[in-house]
Amino acid sequence: MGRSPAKPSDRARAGALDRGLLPSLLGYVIRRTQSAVFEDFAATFQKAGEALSPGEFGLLVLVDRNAGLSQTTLARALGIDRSTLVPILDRLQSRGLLVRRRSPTDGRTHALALTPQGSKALARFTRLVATHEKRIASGLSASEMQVLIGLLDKVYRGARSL
Amino acid sequence: MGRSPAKPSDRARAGALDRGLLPSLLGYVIRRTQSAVFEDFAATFQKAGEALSPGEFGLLVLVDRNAGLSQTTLARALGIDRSTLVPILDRLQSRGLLVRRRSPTDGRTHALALTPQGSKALARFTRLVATHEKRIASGLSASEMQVLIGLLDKVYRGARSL
DNA sequence: TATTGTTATACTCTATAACTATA
DNA sequence: TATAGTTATAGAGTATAACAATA
Repeated sequence: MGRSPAKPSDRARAGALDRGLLPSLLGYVIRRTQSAVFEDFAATFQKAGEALSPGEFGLLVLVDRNAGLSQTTLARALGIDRSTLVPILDRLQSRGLLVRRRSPTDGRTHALALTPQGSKALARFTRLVATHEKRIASGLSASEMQVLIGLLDKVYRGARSL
Repeated sequence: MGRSPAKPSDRARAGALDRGLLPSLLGYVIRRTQSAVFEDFAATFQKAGEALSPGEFGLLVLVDRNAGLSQTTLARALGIDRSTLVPILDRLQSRGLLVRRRSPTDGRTHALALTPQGSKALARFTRLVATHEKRIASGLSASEMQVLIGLLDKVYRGARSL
């Protein structure tokens, strides 16, 4: 006799479960890839002795490129509620990376800005992100990378317009 | 005079913030797309009067295709800790979608299986997922869709092997 | 001893509702 | 009255550590 097909219990033991239709679903494949990319992001920063999430990096870039923006504006750009943003800013502020300044023209709003220390940290973070990006894209040619980003953007715009 | 370039404060008001390098980063584009896809998934189910997360759908497919598997095996396949799985199963079990049976051969493990009601629900869920998938892929040709999934899979495998 | 499922605990991300200061 | 930021609160998702039952 040749090798017999694995029984379900054997497959379960080996971790090679039947995933059915999942690998053909775009939503599933995106989610799984996103998760792996996230893990490499975290590993890259941890190895460098830095602690930052992808969301925090995006936030810092936004504040850097749009200095003086308000919390509500930033929350909208990030796609989160303004109350959700509060503890996130608290943390980054307590790390000395950004400041909330009272706006002189509108006493209700905070003008957000990076501190000098925050700017320097962001430069370091940006180099780490470049390393991370190079690694996750290492299996792709430059043109494949462009195609991938273009197709993802199409899906993004499509899903947004519903 | 022609139209003057928008000042930072105007851009902030209009929500058209400068995102700097972010749109060229694969990690950022994946995350943003994943978020939009997630929202359409939720909206699709809500409109149909069903409540299910993408993760719960994946779990149900795994249990359906690998009936009798244990919680630890399932947790590994989902990439989460076995303790994380407990409240998720509690919820699905309290909804009558699956059962934990004591294994006759190993008193420590639970043999997981869908209930008849769970099987019927999964068939409904699968149709909703098909609708959702068709919609998020509506801007893509069939071949673009295949290319996209293939490239994402390359990134997934690449990021995993680090 | 080792493994399985569970509990206790904690942290992050997310939201809604209500409060305050300001406009 | 409307808006900005904050707080209180709640739920989901994640983890680690420790425990009882079983192997």
